[in-house]
Amino acid sequence: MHLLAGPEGQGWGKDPDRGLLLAALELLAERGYRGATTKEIARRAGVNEVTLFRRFGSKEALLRAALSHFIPVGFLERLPAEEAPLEEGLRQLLEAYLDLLKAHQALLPKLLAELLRHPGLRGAGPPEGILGVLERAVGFFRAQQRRGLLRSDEPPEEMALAFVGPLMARFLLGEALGVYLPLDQEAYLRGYLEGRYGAGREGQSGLR
Amino acid sequence: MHLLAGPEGQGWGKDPDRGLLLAALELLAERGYRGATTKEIARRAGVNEVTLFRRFGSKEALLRAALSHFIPVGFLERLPAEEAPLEEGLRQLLEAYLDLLKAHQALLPKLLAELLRHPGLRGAGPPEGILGVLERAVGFFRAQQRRGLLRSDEPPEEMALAFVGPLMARFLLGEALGVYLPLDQEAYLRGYLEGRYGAGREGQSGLR
DNA sequence: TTGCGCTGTAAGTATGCACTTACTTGCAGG
DNA sequence: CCTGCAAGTAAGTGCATACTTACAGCGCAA
Repeated sequence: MHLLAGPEGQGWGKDPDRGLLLAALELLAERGYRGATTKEIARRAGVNEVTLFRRFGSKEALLRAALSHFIPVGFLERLPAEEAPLEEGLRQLLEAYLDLLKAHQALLPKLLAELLRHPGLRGAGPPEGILGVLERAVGFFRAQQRRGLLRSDEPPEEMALAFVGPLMARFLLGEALGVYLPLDQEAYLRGYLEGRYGAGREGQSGLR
Repeated sequence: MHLLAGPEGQGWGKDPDRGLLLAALELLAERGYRGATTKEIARRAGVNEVTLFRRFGSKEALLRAALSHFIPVGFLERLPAEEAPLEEGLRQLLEAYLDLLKAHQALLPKLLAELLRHPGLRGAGPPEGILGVLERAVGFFRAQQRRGLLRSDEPPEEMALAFVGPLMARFLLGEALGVYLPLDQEAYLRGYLEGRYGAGREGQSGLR
């Protein structure tokens, strides 16, 4: 998986720009806002430091631009199609998410941290980044609802949050506190669909 | 709600220490690791900068100590008792969590960001901080399982994550991306307990 | 060839910061 | 009063870093 949409799509083409954006993203992820020095970004992009300032004006502007174009390329394609059968779709979603975490284990927590720290970083840019991915996921749940496979008395965003939320919480627990919980994927799917009421209900499961 | 356990409990009593820890925590939250300068921390604590170094050795050590003692005082008491009836307990948990977010709206995302950014900050210290709170919450779910009110084929940590996870995801969505989703508390509880299978099941709900 | 736009090179500026050193002051206990 | 420890004061060191300035080279179009 790469990190930037493109390579020539979005109109911010040109070579040195792209190299700088990519290098900025990598370094931001590796070392944080402070640690991503302009000198090092330029070096990694194979470009002179002065060029960085000439093209983006400031470090802040460069990083903002980089974040607004960030998207794990290839992730979108792994999301389930809206017409996918419910359980198969959920499994795909779960696996895509876990693979994403594995592939960008180092980057994601740092990127998240920077987003939390510098609210200014999130503006500016097409919503085709992370928000686009979220939209796609929500679309899947909406379609499943329309087909009557999921309860219809909750907004699809809620359905999506209920599925992804515990995974994100796990992620945070690990990255922020160093506490790692094992994950049983089948049990996770079962728990999501069947709820938490009552004693163990083996055999009643719609899953295998 | 305050920020540090104490005031004289844990053995790290003394006045200047406590003032420094508190100031460090506040500034860390307000301005991040980099922005929390030793000079400013000392000033806010009403103490000379040199004293900071004499007592903690380095900025890093001070911040680590501060984080390890951090706990939103008063939050613990709001968590449901293990014997609380299931739905009432869940409601308490939900409200305590929402109140916590409201009370520390500015601090929490910054603290989280710093934890993600500086993994070194999390070590060292008694688990009476945030982890203690988590333990308490998990204890509630475990007790409910033992009483047969929750399914028993999932570890209680899983039950807790399934409840808190979507809330945390909401929180992140808001803080990191600026996307805020409304929350219907009753629907949330229902969704948690009953799962997502099937069309709308009004009337079947165990909740009013 | 001339001129223009873009990039590179070299050097430098200004600033902020963690951390240190050397000395003084205040206070508590014997 | 004397001693000793903890805190304050003042000044400074060394370093990293964002950003600037001045100048030179290169390719391309008219």
